[in-house]
Order: sequence, then C-alpha cells, then structure tokens
Amino acid sequence: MDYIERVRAQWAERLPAVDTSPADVGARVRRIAALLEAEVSDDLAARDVTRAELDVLTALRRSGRPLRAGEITTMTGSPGASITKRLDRLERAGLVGRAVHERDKRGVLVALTAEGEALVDELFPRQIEHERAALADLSGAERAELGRLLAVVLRRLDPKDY
Amino acid sequence: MDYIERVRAQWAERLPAVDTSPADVGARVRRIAALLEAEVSDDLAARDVTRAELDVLTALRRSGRPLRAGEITTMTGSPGASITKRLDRLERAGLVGRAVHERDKRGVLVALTAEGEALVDELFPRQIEHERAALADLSGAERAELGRLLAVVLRRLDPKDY
DNA sequence: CGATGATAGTTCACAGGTAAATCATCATGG
DNA sequence: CCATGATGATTTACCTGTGAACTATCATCG
Repeated sequence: MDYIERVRAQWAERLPAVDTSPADVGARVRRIAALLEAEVSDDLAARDVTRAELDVLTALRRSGRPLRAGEITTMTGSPGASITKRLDRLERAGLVGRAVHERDKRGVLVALTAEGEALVDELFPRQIEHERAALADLSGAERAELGRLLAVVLRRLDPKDY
Repeated sequence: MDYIERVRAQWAERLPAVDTSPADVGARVRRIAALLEAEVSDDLAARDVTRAELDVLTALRRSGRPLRAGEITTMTGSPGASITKRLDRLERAGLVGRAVHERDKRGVLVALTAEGEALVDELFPRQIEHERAALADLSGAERAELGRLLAVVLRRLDPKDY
C-alpha cells in the first residue's frame, strides 16, 4: 500500500463513479518526477543555481556550440521573457556570455564560459546518479522494460519529431 | 529514436565518460510529467485556477472533511506561507471558506464551498482522462506492469509511510 | 495560577516566471 | 532602395512562491 494507492482509496470513497486506475501510472510519474527534483535541488542550491538555470546550461553544453536565445526558448520550453531574465543572472554569475549575432544583429548568441561548462560537468553526472539510485531495486531487464513502456507513453504524448 | 534518445546521443558526444542510461527512465518520467501537466493546465486556465490551487482543493475533496491549514501544508508539501496566500485567493474566489478552529484558536479550519467541490468534481476526472489517454498504446497487462515498476521506484525514493 | 517556551498561521520582503507592449533589426515587394 | 510588415529579444507590470520575522494562542512547569 503505497502513497498513490492510499490516495486512490480516498477517491474511491468520495467519487466512486470515477475509475482512477490511470493514476497508478500518472500520479506515480508525477510524484517520482517531483521527488527526483527535490533530491537534485540540494546539489543545485549548493552551487547557487536553480533547476531552470541548469536547464539553460545543459542545453548549451549538450549542443556543443553557442545557441541563439530563441533556440534556448524552444529547447527549454520557457517563454522568451523568462530566458532573458535567466540569461541576465547567468551572465552576472559568469556562467554564460552573450554576444550580438554577426549576421543578424537582432539575435543574441549565448555561449557557456569555462566556469559554466565546469558546473554542468559537475552537476549533470550527479543528476544521473540520483536517477540510477532510484532504479536500485530493479533488475537490468526490468529497467529496460520500464524505459520501453515509458517511451511508448511518451510517444503518444509528444508525437512531433524534433 | 525519441526525444530522450536524441538527447542521450548528444551527451554521448560531449561527455562520453558518463553512462546516461538511467535517463531512459529518469528523463522520460520528468518529460511525461511535464507534458501531462501542460495538457491539464489548459483545463485549469479555463476555470481560472492554477495547478497549485487545485492541489489544495483536491486535498480537501478527497479528505472529505475540513482541514487545518497545517494539514494542507503537509499534504501538498508547500510551505505555510504559500498556503496562506493560496487560501486568500481561493477564499476570494469563493471556492473555500476559512474559520477559526474551535478548540485551538490559533488554528484555521478550511472547508470547500459548494462551488469548490463542484470545481474539483469537474476537473479531477478530466485529469484522469488525460492520464488514461496517455496509456492508449499499452495493453492492460502492460499498464499493470508499468504501474508495478513505477511503484518499486517510488518506494525507493519515498520510503516513509504516510 | 502566571511565566515561558512551543506551536499555528500570517505578514514581509524579495526572487523568479510570464503575457503584453516595446525596441531594434531584417526582408520584401512596389 | 525605401516603406512596411515580420522577427528576435528585451522591458514592463503584475503575480506567485518562499524563507524569515512576527503575532496570537496554547501547554507546561514551578
């Protein structure tokens, strides 16, 4: 009887007409995401960056090249105004640099500084370690199956290729 | 080749020393949670409530009784200051009522109004439907297996019983 | 019984996110 | 080529979330 089963039992009393079985997946996914987030946030706080800021830094790091501000908004899904503010702070912190785009002077090219790159290289592997630890009670085959099933769900939710 | 595989391929180029395989689960879970969230947020916006506010309303609804403000903070995981502000807004919107606790006048008893209850009964089933739709490409056995595997992960992350 | 420490909630001050308005630059069609 | 609309990013104004300080009430112990 885990947390989600307890919640479902409560709903069964209040709204017996509703079949809450999809929550066995949906609510668990939401809760796992939240708990993983909470674990990582300690690491982030220790380096004085937020999750949202790390998202910007990792987008730059894995692209391996400077990005236009607009590319960052599409990769992170955050609106342009948010990105502008985050870049302000990241720039002040010395983690990224901004430069006007050569060919299109409306645009901005954002690049990781050496410190920014070092920070990602420290924090990203640590995040992966949290994820690995969460899978400790599953066999290799189970992990693979879990990944596969999640991929099916994800494809349904996010049909577009990019 | 889904989104996560593409991201992992990028990391393999930049940080070949890091084994990113846990992201097949971790990153997918995070992304599915975010996409489900985005779907529901349209329904919420149409009724002019935020996700955080719905969390308060659902906590009250499934408890089936008025709750102390403190109970809401533990059930939602949000700090007290946030709950106070949310209750202010929910009260102004006529969705909850606040009353001083009889036996302990420091405390506050929060109760759903009829409108608040009706709103939950409209929005919660709709959220479940989004979750059900996300599972459309899985067989019954696969859904059960997915739920089971997620429960194992969740138990590892969230060991305490409550 | 008071005094004193604990507890419940709110207030305060400030960070971050966002839609809408704005500014600067670009592209194009007359 | 220049006027006009499109585009990229920033600024503005507002709102929500949160740690810390604060207020009111309770509980306990001398």
